[in-house]
Amino acid sequence: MELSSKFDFKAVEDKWIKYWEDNNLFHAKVNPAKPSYTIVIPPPNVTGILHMGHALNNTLQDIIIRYKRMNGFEVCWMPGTDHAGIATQNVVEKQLAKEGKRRDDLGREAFIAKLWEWQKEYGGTILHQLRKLGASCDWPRTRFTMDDAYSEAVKYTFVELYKQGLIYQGEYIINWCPRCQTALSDEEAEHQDTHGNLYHIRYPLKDNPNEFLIVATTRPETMLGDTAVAVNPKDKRYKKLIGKTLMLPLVNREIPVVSDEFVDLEFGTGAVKVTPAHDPNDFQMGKRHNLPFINVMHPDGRINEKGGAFNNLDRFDARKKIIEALKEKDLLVKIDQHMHAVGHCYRCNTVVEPYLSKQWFVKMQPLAQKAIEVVKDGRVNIYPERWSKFYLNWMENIRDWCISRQIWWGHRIPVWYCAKGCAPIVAMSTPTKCPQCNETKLKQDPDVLDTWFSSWLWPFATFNWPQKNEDLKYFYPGSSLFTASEIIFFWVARMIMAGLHFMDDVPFKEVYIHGTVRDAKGRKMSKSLGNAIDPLEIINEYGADALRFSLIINSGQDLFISKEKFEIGRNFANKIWNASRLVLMNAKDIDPNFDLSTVAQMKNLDLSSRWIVSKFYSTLEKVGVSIEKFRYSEAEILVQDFFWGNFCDWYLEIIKDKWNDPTIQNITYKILENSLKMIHPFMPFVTEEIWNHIQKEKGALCVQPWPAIQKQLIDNQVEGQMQFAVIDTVSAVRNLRVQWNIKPQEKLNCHLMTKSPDELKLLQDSAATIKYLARLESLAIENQIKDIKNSATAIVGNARLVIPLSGVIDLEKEKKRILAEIDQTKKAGETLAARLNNDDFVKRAPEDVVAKDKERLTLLQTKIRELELVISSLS
RNA sequence: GGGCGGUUAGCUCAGCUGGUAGAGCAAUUGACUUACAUUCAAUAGGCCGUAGGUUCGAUCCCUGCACCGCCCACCA
Repeated sequence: MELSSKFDFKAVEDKWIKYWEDNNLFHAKVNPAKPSYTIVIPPPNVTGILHMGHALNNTLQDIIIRYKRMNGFEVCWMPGTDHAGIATQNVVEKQLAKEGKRRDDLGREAFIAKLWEWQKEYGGTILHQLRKLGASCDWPRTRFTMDDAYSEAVKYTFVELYKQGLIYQGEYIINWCPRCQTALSDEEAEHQDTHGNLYHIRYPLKDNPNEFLIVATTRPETMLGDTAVAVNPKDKRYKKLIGKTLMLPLVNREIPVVSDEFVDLEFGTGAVKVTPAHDPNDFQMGKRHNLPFINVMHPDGRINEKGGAFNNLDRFDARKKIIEALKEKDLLVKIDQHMHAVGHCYRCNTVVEPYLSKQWFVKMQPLAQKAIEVVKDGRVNIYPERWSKFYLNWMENIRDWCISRQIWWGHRIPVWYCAKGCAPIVAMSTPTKCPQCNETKLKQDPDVLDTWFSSWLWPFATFNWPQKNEDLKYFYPGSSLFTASEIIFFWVARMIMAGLHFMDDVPFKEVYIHGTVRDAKGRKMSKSLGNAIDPLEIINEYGADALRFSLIINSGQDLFISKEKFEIGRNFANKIWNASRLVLMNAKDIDPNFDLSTVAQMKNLDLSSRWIVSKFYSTLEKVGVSIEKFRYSEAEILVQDFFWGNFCDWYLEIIKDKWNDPTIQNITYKILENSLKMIHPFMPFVTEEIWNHIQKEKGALCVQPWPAIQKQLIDNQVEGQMQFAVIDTVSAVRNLRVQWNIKPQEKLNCHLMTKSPDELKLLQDSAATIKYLARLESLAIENQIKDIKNSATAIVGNARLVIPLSGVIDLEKEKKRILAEIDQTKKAGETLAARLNNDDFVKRAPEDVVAKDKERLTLLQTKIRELELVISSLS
């Protein structure tokens, strides 16, 4: 069957996506006869739209998934999506806003119904986009973090941890987003360097209103809630003031001066206003000194009634007004420019307010202990290795995790409060009465859980944990995990902790951290910058294979991507297609039982065929190693180098005149077949399509066995000979042709001088390999010598090609070139000789190094002699 | 402020056990060649950031410095 003249990726991609899925080729079942290989996808947000980061992340996973599938593993790649609390709620709130409504207008239930509606309609988008990429996920298993079973698992986790004393409720300063009106975890508050001011304010002494203590602050509006001023006990300037009382300006409240080690003598004035309800450090100090906690803000960031004259002002308006008021009273000393890191909401970029509120927390230290051990002892390996240091550093300084969120979309906290104020009831199902007082009026906690509180169960909750079942037993623990460095703490670390705590085993053995996709200028790709390249657009324009191949070949560390970079993949796919066309056109006598290993016994097989077989297997071996070591770009370079650089550019050209030989046909066909297997994990569509033309009866390529490595067929000597003989020969001849400006139509009459018949054979073989020259001048090598005096010599290894000169040669130019080459060669020889004359070197360097050097020196010397011969024949 | 990574051809990067450097793209030159112009061939281009050290020998190991980037962090 012949292939069409162009590879039309648009025509084949959807066909294979459908075929693979319809035939359930990616679905894994418990199979004790086979080892399992499991990866859980980092679940994208349901609101997500495929971006380059997803494309990279999922291609990496798909490569190893397809590779392992072909290598006889029962492969499960668990797909799914994450309900992404705040993000999803934002999307729907925006929709409502267009209708002029707010969520409160709908009420909780109606709003959540709207969210589900949205989820059902658009939630599958990103999974369909992943299919376009060729992702071979176990689609029937697709999970969503708010599926019923999954939600049960989340609830169970909460209840269990509560029972174990690892979940508690407490009043703490948390990161509060006044726009989203919810708590954020420490990781969700992103610190950005911001230009701010450091305001120096006078706080008068109660006893003597003309005496002041000057404090410095960046957030003057919080002074409304000040309950002390702190100085360092070692600070001589303020020693006498400790214990005195100040009058808080504008508010006229009495506040004490306390001493605290925390205060930095160098910073600002050395005196700190203490606002325990609005700053994490002040909160700690407040606790230490038993200060009152005065919350002066509404949840939306407006000043509340405690702020007196500033009641109802937005926090930033209040700041301005307060400064004005202070100026009026001459209490503002100065305003310094000040750069500092300010927390911003990772979702909406609003400045986060440290805010005192009652939240639920998970005690992390007890969970972290084991998770530190497993990375230290290698039960979990993180690649590249440096990330494990990063991980350990964070884990060793871990802080408790605030898991409650004041939003509606998510897993409702399974806690009920008795109207009579008994202890909270934590339960799997809605209680009917309070177990303490039998009160029936119970109210569920209005908050939901942090999204990550469900994601950290992903590696086992997706297999229906906490139910005990065969799937869970077979597929857990997983094999590897692929993700970006940004979510090591959000997700990876917490999965390891959850896995160890609930499953008593690590969730995966290897973690591969890949780089971030950036634009050509090194900026992160983002919608707001407008620099994002849409993977779907690339798929549409260049094909999914091109997208995959190009992304991965650029993926060492961070990737700098521009549109042209995808040409490399497109061109390679095209090359594979056309080479396959050529083979299919010519290889007609195919023996289905032909075995490549028989070439070892073939006595008369040409060098080039032995070479390509050897080259294939040595490449195959290296590709396997590279994939296993997560060196994907290296694997792709190997594959491309073999297929394009060796198979197409050399082998297919060499055998052009030998297609009538059935052995050659079979070898070529077999190499193509095996190459398709080898390339398939990287470029599934083009390879599957070609496979369908050549080996349809064996079934889909994606479930074919990976070719076995035939070590006995890897022959370094053959590879060396080929390189030496062929490549050198050809380039030498071509070189001369170009240098001498000989038209292709003119025949080159060459004479070959060799030392042995074997060598002659070798060179004749290789001479026939010269691509276009070969066809134009295939006779040249065998021709008789005519007149050596009017010939020039091409150096071919240690033989010489003597080529007659024609009238068009620029002798002077050629002479110059050769003289320069002699010069260069001599120089190289001298340095080498000097080294070999160095006694120290000879004594201390390893023997083989010395031997190699000697060999190289001899080669250089021969080369010089040969070049001089050319020169003499030129003159 | 702390930690980490980078600095190799004009550009993007390889170079995994130390032996005078590789690829792709771009450039220049040549080729319509019956699988492919998304092609083929050739050329040119590098004191491997800087200063020291270890070594017979350093792009590679050690130290300092410079520049770029990332992450973490409660100095108000």
